[in-house]
Amino acid sequence: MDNLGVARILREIADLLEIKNDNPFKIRAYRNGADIVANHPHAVASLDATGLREIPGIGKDLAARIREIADTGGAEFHRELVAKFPPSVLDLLHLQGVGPKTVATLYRELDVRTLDDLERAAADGRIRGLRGMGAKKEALILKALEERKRHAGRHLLPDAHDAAAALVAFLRARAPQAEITPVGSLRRGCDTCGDIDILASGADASLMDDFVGYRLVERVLGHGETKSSVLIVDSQGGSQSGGLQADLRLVPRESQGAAMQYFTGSKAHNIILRDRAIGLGLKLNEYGLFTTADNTRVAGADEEGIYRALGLDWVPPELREARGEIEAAAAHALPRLVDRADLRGDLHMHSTETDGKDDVPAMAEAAREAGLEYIAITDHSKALAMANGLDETRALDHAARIRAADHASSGVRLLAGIECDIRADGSLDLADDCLAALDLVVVSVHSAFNQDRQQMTDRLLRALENPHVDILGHPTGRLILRREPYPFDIEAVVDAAAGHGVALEINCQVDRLDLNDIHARLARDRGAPIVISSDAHSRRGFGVLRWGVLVARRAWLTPADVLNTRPFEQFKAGLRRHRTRA
DNA sequence: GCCGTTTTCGGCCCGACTGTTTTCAGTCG
Repeated sequence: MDNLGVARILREIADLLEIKNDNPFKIRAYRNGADIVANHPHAVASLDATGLREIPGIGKDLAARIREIADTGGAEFHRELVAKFPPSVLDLLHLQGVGPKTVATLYRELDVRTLDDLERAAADGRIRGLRGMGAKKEALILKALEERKRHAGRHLLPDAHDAAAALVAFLRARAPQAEITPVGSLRRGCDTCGDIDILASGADASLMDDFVGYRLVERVLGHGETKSSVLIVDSQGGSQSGGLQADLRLVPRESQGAAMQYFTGSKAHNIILRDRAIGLGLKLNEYGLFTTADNTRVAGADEEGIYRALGLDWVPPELREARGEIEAAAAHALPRLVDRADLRGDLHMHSTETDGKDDVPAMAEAAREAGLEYIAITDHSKALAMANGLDETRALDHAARIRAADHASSGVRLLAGIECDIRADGSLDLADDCLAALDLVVVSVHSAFNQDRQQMTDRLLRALENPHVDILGHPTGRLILRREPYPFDIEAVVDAAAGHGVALEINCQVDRLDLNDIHARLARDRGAPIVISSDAHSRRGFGVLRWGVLVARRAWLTPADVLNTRPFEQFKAGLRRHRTRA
């Protein structure tokens, strides 16, 4: 069993213990253990009990539990818990506003075991009769169920990406001579994917049998000569929905480019492209580009050839959304999109001083390995008590240590920053003189999400007025597939940011990607500076930068649009605090 | 359940918000 499989069982134990109302610290130990296992660089199954116990956070019991899972594929303790509560109740836990206590009550009083049970109970008005719950709670649950339905079957891009990468690697091993590549929304870099589309060309028809026989296939939905669909198990633990659909298409080698183009989409992009083809006396489909007159093949082996034959530059997949890319390709005016390799800095991350897992030197070292030249350590401010947020005294002490580490460090330059909370009224969580004494200030909303649109807009505008603010972190507060952005006037905030020279962040956390592509493009168009930051909470946290870069690419951003592509001194000069007012 | 001892027991991030209470429980971050 791989680490994710072990972690999944440990996490389920933690969830079930929570519903059982067990010792909260025991729950935390299991949850922490699950995180440790999931992020461990080596397969924990290959370690013996002694080796496991050397990992901080893994003690006698967890080591034994992990060995048991690795050896037998399960754990007796886990089975005992599942006997008390059916595993389907864990789905209820993922609903917004439904926690372990509510799940336990619903199960005990109303025998609610599944989401369907819950929906019936809520619709029948049976929930409001329970002790501690009322009509509002019932409405809240119905709303959460409705939201979940809207998101059902969709997956975070990185989850789909990982599943696709494993599947593609498997297929390539089976058909080394073939060209096998992910297409669809995955290739376009959309922040969520409904399914995984994979294209193979130059492969033997037997590849289809290999595909449906893949070890993670849960169910075969269709199995043909050129197209098959399967449901694969979600190795991430199925946070939103059970399985992930994967489609494999097989095309002849000479159609590779046409099929790549066709199956990458988007639908809207393809429609414009086919329309353009018609105008040129051509016909475009997944097999190639042909003349209408006598069906002569004009292009199809590669994508570039198709775009060229249509009088267009090749369009990067991230831009294929019918947002002006075809006009730009015709005018040879497509932007040179920002690349991961363009990033020189990262301006948002946490250390052990608050809720990070690694200390400042470890983060600096990891940043260097990730190819970065400078970073800002931006731990939380005191409002985030649960993260052990910093007050003014601790923030300044921490800053002094960061600066000392900067002088001692080899290569990576360190900025002493803060991620300061924006309070409900738009004031900041730390005093101005403290903020002024730091090198960089990110401000973010972490509380009071349900203010109305006007309140939230005023709150953000007031925060941006503070002259010590350099960056607005995860500006819309969305959690992909879980929480909508808080309501506010984004245009007013973007314009204010542009006016004050405050940079807007593309936060790279996989469930944030906030700003999104549309808003990042808006920000650039209105003249607001943009940064791409990891919000890393451990030394392994820099890998997510690639997802933020994808968002930036989908937003048409060039390196010049992104502040942290600049060399260190030039970057600093671009920060609001070092700008000279025009 | 883990950890670190002042070693085998006690501490482990806690405040804001909401909806249900009538002084608080549950959820979230």
